[in-house]
Amino acid sequence: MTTLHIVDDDEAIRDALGWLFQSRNVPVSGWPSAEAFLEAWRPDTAGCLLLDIRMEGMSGLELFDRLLAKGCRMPVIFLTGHGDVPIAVGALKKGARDFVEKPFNDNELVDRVIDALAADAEQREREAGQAGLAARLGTLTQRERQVMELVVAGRLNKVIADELGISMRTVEVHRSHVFEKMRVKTAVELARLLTGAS
Amino acid sequence: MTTLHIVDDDEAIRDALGWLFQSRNVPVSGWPSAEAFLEAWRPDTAGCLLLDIRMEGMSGLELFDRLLAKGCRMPVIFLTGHGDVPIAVGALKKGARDFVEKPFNDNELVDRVIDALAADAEQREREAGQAGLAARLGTLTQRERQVMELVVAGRLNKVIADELGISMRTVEVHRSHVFEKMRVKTAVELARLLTGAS
DNA sequence: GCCGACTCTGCGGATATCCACAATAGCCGC
DNA sequence: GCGGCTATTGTGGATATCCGCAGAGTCGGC
Repeated sequence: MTTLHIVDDDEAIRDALGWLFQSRNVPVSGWPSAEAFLEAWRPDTAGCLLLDIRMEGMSGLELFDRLLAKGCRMPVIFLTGHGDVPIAVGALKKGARDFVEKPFNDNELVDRVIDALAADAEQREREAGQAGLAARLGTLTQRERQVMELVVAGRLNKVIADELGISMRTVEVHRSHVFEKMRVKTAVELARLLTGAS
Repeated sequence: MTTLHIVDDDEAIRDALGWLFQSRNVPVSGWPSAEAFLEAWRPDTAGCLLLDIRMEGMSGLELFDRLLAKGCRMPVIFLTGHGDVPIAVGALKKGARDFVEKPFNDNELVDRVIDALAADAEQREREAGQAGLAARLGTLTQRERQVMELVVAGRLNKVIADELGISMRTVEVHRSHVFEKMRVKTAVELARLLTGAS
């Protein structure tokens, strides 16, 4: 299981949460400030975030914004003692996964964190697939990409040849290169790859 | 533009909101209770919902639940004077579009309602397309559907013939019937239709 | 200047797909 | 029982796709 990152400037709370989660076999890493986590964050940082709102220095909300700007898509659960409806609504509408007020129910929080960790793992798996796809797309030449787009659009080779002003034979060559590079055997498989089908 | 449905048991508020929205050219219909709206709701009821939480009889939250259970996908904006973080969080996580506390900013609320109405219109358009697709799928026979699935999976006719234990010729016949009924000319177009591509 | 890529093209043959014509058979409703 | 729908299969020919073999022109790097 991947890690739960706890960001809270109160060491006592970090420790208490650390205890709680470790006792449930959830790996934890603690951060004393938003700045510290923001600094350490990398695009491949996995897991989920448990974020206190009110902290010395950068607030949890601002950290969330900065992470979003950096392209972070990790699930974020806010934890706060002084909840406020507009803040909660704003956070959720920006994509936070949850917003929990202290005092919280231990079991409930653990469940939500576990769900979030699972969601993150699932999403990373999907993205890994997409990355492989993107890498293969990157090996295509311009012409191959053009031909591929027309193939996926359902055009026949002769039509593609017409539209690109080249011979059918050339289209066939590019087409077969595309199939080879994308590791598919038929146009339908290619279309499914690109339109993101199961 | 489609209608904003206001559900609030306080006639004064309904009137005030009605005034506000009508002055911005947003068509409004008012409902004095959750029960009244639930009764009148039909799957083709369009627009968006502005829902008071605390009301005599059924609460706004319960109305939301009942509507969800009935398959209602209209955008819902909650309006409440006595906000509460867990309630707001719960409503948003169930799919409410927004959760606004009184007193609210008129312009902001109008903007959010207009956005919601636009989102509803867009979604209905998408669903209309899906409905046409579903209707065409419904005209297919069992065999045709089986063949279609294998075609969309990228199998060649000979392989399909093998898997279904029938002759290639028969597969070709079913295949062309599928193309005709689904109004496409190639397997790729069919795949794009079913996997929901642009 | 040579080598490697990308692009382009032609020929010919093996496969696959598309289609019209033609026919058999079971099932269901009128 | 007849007509219509579904499913099945065949023949034969027009198109389309797949692929190996062969060659040629451009461009950029070593």
